[in-house]
This record gives sequence, structure tokens and C-alpha cells, in this order.
Amino acid sequence: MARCTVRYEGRLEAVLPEADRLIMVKADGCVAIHADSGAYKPLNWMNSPNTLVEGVGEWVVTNPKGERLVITMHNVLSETNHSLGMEPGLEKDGVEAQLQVLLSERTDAIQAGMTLVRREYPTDIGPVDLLCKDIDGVTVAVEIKRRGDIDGVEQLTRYLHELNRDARIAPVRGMYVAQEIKAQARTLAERRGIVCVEVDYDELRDRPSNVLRLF
Amino acid sequence: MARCTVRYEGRLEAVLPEADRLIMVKADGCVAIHADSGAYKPLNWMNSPNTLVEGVGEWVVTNPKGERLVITMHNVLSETNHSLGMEPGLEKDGVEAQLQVLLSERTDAIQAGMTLVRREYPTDIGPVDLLCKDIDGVTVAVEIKRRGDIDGVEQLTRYLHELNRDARIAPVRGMYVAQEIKAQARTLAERRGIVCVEVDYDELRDRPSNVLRLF
DNA sequence: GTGTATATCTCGGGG
DNA sequence: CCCCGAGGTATACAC
Repeated sequence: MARCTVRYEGRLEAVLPEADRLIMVKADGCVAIHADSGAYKPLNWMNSPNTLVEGVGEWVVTNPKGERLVITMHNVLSETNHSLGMEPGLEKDGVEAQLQVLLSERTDAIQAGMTLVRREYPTDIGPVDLLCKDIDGVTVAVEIKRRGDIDGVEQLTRYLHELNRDARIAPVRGMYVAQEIKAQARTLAERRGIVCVEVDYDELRDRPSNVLRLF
Repeated sequence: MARCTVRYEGRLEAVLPEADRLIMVKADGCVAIHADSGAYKPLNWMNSPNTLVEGVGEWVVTNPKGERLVITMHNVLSETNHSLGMEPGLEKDGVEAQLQVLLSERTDAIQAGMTLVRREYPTDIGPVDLLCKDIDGVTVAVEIKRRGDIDGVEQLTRYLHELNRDARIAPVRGMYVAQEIKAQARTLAERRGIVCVEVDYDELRDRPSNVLRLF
């Protein structure tokens, strides 16, 4: 904790006038300067890899990209050191990747009779979440989001345009699947002939897989 | 600093197994749990507004949205308290807002003879950065970015579609202005008839304004 | 390394 | 309050 002035020169120029703040230096060398409010982003920071040089009343942090963070210490209020050891890391559940795996094994939850061709189907402009065939044998590109916003519709539209240039699979239609689809996104999607489906994560988890198993 | 286990239930479910970590509580009540590496994002956190209840060996943080963070304290290594007082805040220079102001007064730096109609021109789907008229009197929608990525092209395309529905100003053409325009973005933009212009921030600042002044 | 998509994004502004 | 856009976004992952 210290009364300090901070100057950053890099992707932009920024100055923090003199005030009391928390200065956090982690084992990997990264530096973060926190005020007493405003989670969780620091006022100013420098990511690792970098070099910290402690001078007289001044810390200079530089990184290989040529960015520079200068902390001028006017008054050090307190200093605490701890070595924390191994971090096992955060275990998550419920993000888009999980939703994608669940849906890839339950494509009939998106639309009755639909089967999976491939998850993360690659194209020149990025991977399509799910490529499927519907009950009539028509190819369907499925974009999956936790929150269905407008940018997901744009993304799917780009994929559809790309996929429909491939005569082997065209025509391809689009489906937009999310736990919640925003009104604006739905309007834009439907105007483009994209079918929107909202799914419930918990229901989905309880629903049996429709993938044929060999044993 | 404490040996702790953390559980978050909210927008997703997440667990942090037992380990030593830094637990930061700010004046506004927000909580952040940091490991000794990985700038600057905490492993787990809870933003204000929230309520922190300190129980026996357990802190429970809840917020009005129904999210919940439970910190089980196995061993408190140290505790430090400071009141930091007022934060004057970060002063920035060089971001898009500044670029927009500079360009709005120097529209002829985008294209010779172009004049400003309005900055932040409002539409039903959001504000257009600059609405201008070119030397031939044709309306031009200008999208400004620091880095010209593909999403800026999509954004401008939506604005153009919207603006061209207005018979009073149609036809409207688009210009994409950035300090650096990515190849993919340029290709997509030009395919849609959008003219791309790269500008230099420092040169722009030195260039005189083309806005007519009354005195 | 570049490019693309995600994030409990955070943060700020406008309706 | 939500929606939308910007960010020194950071971060993970595929090519």
C-alpha cells in the first residue's frame, strides 16, 4: 500500500495522479494498481512477461512490446510478502463449451430428427459450432451462445454465406441456439431466415443422448 | 492472505479447491480472490453491490441478482486493513473518443472536401460516429475505430442499411477509418463498397481544423 | 505468431 | 434498469 503517482506509456498514454493505492506484484512479475473500489479491473497494470526495476522511490516496469509503467512512490504505507505455492485452478461448469458438447449429443433437442455431421466444423473464416442434417437431409449450421446477442447472428450469417459457396453441401440453413435470445437478435435472425431456439441447460443435461452407440 | 476453498454459484458454477490465496475486499464491498500469477483477472470474484457476511471460518457474499460466493477459510495467514480515500481516477489519451473528436474537426483528412453533418448521429440501432457530406453532396456514414477489425465493418453495414431506408438522406455510402485496418476487414469492407482509410493519430493532431469558425 | 471467439468479461453512456 | 459499444480488453485455442 503506498501513496503513489503512476504513468503508463504504451498502447495509450495514461496518468494516475497522486493518491493512496494498493500495488500488487505477483510471482510471475505482473503488476496491478488497485483503488479502493471498482471490481476487479485495476486502475493501471502491466502483464507478464515484463521486467521490474526498483529504483529510489520509483518502480519502472517495462515489457518486450516497449510498453512502460512508472510508479513513483511518495509514501509507502505498508508492505506484505507471501509465497502462495501451487494453484489448482478454477473448475467451471455451464459455459458455452459445455453447452456445445451437450447439444452435439442431443441435436434432436434443437430440432426433432436432426443429426450431427460434425462439431467445430472448420471453414476458412472460422469453425462452425455444429454442422447438422435435418430430417429432410438439408444441411444446418448451428451457432450456440449462452446469451444470444446480435453479434452471434452476424457470425452465423458469415458462416452461412461461406458454407453456401460450397456446392457439395449447399443449400445450408442456419439455426441460432442459446439459453436466452435477445429481441433484437431474434428479429435480425428471423429477417435472415435463421431459426432461433432457446434451450434450458438443466433440462438438456437430464435429457438422454441421441447419439447411436455401438455397445 | 488465507488458505481457502471457494465456491461460486451464479451465472455459472465454479469451485476453487483448497490453496493459499490473496482475498481482496474493497470499500465498495466487492471481493476478488487472486492467485500468485495470471494478471489481472482474479480466479473468482463478486462485484458490488453485494452483502458480505463473515461467519465462523466462512465468508458468504451474495448479491441482488441471486449470485453467491462462499469462501471457506482453512487458515488465515495474514490480514491487512487500509482506508485509501479519494481516487482521482485515470486520465487517458489516445482512445477512440479522442480520435472521433479530432476527425470530426478534420473531415477533409478522411476525404478531400468532405464536411461534417453531425457527430454521433442517432439511428434506431445506435449512433453513427460521423455523418458527413462529400464534395458531391452525397451523404457519408463514417465508422471510426482505433483498430479496424471485421466487427466494425458489420457495424457500419448495419448503419448503412438503416440510413438508406431514410429517403431524406439516401443514398448513403460508408467509410471505415482506423489507425490500422486488418486485411480481412478491408476485404469485407471493399466487397461491400465501403472505402477504407488509415489515419495517423499524431499527424492528425498537428493538422489544422477545417471547421469554419465565426471569429 | 496470427486470427478468431469467448468472458461470471468490466466499464461507461444513453434511453 | 437494460442495451450497446469500447477496452492498454485478457484469455484460450486452432491454424
